[in-house]
Amino acid sequence: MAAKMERVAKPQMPTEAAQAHRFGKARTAQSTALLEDYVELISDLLASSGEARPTDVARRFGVSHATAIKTIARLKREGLATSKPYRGVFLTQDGEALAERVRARHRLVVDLLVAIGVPPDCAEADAEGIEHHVSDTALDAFRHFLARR
Amino acid sequence: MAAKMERVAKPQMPTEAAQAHRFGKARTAQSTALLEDYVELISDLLASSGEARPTDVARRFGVSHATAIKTIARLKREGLATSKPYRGVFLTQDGEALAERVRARHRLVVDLLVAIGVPPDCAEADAEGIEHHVSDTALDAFRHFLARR
DNA sequence: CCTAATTTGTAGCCTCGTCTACACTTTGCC
DNA sequence: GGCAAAGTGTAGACGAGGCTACAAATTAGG
Repeated sequence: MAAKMERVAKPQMPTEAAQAHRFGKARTAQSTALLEDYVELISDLLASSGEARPTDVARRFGVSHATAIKTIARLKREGLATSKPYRGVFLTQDGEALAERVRARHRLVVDLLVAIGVPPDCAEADAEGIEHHVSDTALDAFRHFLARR
Repeated sequence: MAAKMERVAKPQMPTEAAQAHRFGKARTAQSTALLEDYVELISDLLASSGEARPTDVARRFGVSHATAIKTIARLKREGLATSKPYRGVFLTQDGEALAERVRARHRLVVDLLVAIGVPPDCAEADAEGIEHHVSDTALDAFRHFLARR
């Protein structure tokens, strides 16, 4: 009934296809977000203490160690990490590269938020969720903006 | 073994508790993000065409109608929407209020991104993912920043 | 060096968000 | 008025990400 009467009002609504595509992107980003966080944390632990144990990872994320171990298994499946039983976790080259990218992006997002006027604590907390959804194009804009002040 | 040698390097790493809390927040936000998106879209459809059918919602999100219907069921469970079989979906007062809040936040985020220098298309797309992770505090900062130019 | 605490791993269960496949209304049209 | 198309709903499967509980390995301390 309403299917036939198109473009009758609210022309500012995006097209079906465009909107579906946007949401699809956001959904995908969400699925890789956790992996990115894990890789970044493992890299940090490795750098600061020389080892990354599942229990430490679990505590940092505030999840049970079982959950951490399962996610680490997924990291291994995706070729981002390696580990041998009872011997801690390490990152592959891909994993390290991803960690570095994620870390840089995180810093950029925090810096931008702070430059905008968001309190540092809040910037750090919000960045944790935001960073996974910022495209490279937007990141470039952030860089430009920060350079221009 | 490493548990005892704390604070030995990288003092810039946040404390365990603080980090766990941040990640927990991000996880929770993720779980409400979908509901927020649905409520906003339903509100838009209602406003622009007078009705919101599960199929339309599904097409907009780029998911199957079964998925849309299940999520709408969750909306009902949470007291945000109502519907009778074969009769479309409507929002409760709570649902409408949420939609309005979400809509305002979305606009703010897009406006800010554009002000930073992100291309409008990209701003719109990225906002879809970002908006769910921006705290009220940050939102205030965004408002201030936009007013100050 | 042996025992106790810690860490690691496994198994099983739950919810959410996604899908496909099938069944049933409602609507539109001749 | 009846049939085909479109929309709606239900069932069952799957993977991700979470949990608890139990079992096995490692590490630490006396």
